[in-house]
Amino acid sequence: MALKIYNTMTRRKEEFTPREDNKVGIYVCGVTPYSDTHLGHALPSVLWDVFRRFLRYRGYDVTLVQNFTDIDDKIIARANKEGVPAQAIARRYAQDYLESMDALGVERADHYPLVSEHIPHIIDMVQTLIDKGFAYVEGGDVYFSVEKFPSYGRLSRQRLEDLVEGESAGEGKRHPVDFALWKAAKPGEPSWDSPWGPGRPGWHIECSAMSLHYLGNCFDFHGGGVDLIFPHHENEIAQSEAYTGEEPFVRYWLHNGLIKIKDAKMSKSLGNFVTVKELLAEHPPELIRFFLLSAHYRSPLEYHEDKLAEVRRGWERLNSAYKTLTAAIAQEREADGEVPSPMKESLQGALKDCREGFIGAMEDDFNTALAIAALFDLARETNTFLAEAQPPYDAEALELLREAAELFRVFGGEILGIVQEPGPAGDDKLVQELLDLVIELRSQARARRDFATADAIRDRLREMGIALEDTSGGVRWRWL
RNA sequence: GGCGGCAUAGCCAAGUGGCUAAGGCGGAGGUCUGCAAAACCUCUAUUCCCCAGUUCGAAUCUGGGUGCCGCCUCCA
Repeated sequence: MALKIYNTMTRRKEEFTPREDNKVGIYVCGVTPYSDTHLGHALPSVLWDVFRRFLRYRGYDVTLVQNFTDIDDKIIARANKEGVPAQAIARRYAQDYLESMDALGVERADHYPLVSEHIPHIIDMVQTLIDKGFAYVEGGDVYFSVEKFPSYGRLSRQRLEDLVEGESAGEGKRHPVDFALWKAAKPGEPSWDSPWGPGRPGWHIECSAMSLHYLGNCFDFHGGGVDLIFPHHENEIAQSEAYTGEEPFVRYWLHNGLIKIKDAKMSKSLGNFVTVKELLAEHPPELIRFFLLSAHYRSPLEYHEDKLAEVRRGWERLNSAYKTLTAAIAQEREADGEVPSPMKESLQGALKDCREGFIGAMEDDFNTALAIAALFDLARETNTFLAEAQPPYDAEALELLREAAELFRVFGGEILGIVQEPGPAGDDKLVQELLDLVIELRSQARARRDFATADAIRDRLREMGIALEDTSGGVRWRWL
């Protein structure tokens, strides 16, 4: 099997081959830190967290870079409003972003470059573009000349002539679509010295400078929301390829769909966003990830207030299947029973289906929705097995159950991050033995029809975060 | 106006030429059970926005229409 990726550049699924050996370089457009981190920011971060974990699982050596655009009009505006330095705003919200992502279980990227720390690289790049004739100086501004780059518009499939209409014919721009690489400083703005006078980088140049710096020419993946295709990524391509003289700047372009609220894009400017921290106050991170991964990454994802409550049941079923399974394994110590072969064969088949289904789904353009379905299928099988097979199990059955638990742990936990690890002391011998004792005493109470005592024990355990279930196969406990 | 995308059950959502149109939620019935909880089983789209066409065969390809979304200004 091979990994297939839908490339925005070609609008087709393509087989993935890394630029170099088994190394994979990924650049994901990060946030402009000027206000609270919302769910729309979380989406690409969670997606790439999952993609990266899956690639690593498949043996790739992954380098992930995600920038902070810490120099920007909105940051400056906010800083002026609050009367603090722009850098303080950027730092505060970058911190908020990282905290939010940590809480969502997003593994840290390898690099989080800041524009403000790469000014020399940017100046270098702009100068080279001028020297090569792709850019020109106008006053203290520097513009990229789109007419000098014949394939401009390839990513977004737009012709230069069609773009002209929407563009503000500009102050000193030779062509309306030309975009700023460097902006002359205005009073009260942070600025840096440059060969063209004091100023700051234009919007798109930072991603080119930093991605090339950390990942080199022609790196593997570039990600971001579909709203970045034009002009941001289009401009990145133009300036990067003009600068390096090599193409492609990026080998596979991936764009995720946007989160919508009532059919409109969730965004700061529309004010219709939920912050990640608000969500985390009410929902476990695994559930939030489950929601974000429940549709294919390229589809738009509708959010509303009850959304997480709606998906919660399914998510709980998946998790409780895993908890029930690990508890059953932990409670099974002798392995001297006998389980009918058909049951074991059926479970074995389910393991194979899950493994192939999950990997196949992920390799088909990171189809997380389908991958999750493979876990649901496994959950049904393990639940059935545990409901029907009478303990004690035999060694072979126990081994199959362990394999199933491993699939939940690796696929659901390590890769997707939607399955929680069972309670704090799942393997603790003392907990195990104490529970055995409590369950035994409760069973005696039930046997003499002292249900008040039996129910009291069950209630107290529940308060402690342990659920007891009286099944036909005996009493089982699991962490809540 | 230009460009790109989407439309599958009550809801969410896979599927992009051919086995019974995945999976989840919700709903109905059932099994288990002292109760509870959990779980399992059965049912819940003769049909994929509409109309033409290509094909032995289409949700899937082509053309047209309708509706919605995104981008063209900052945006994940």
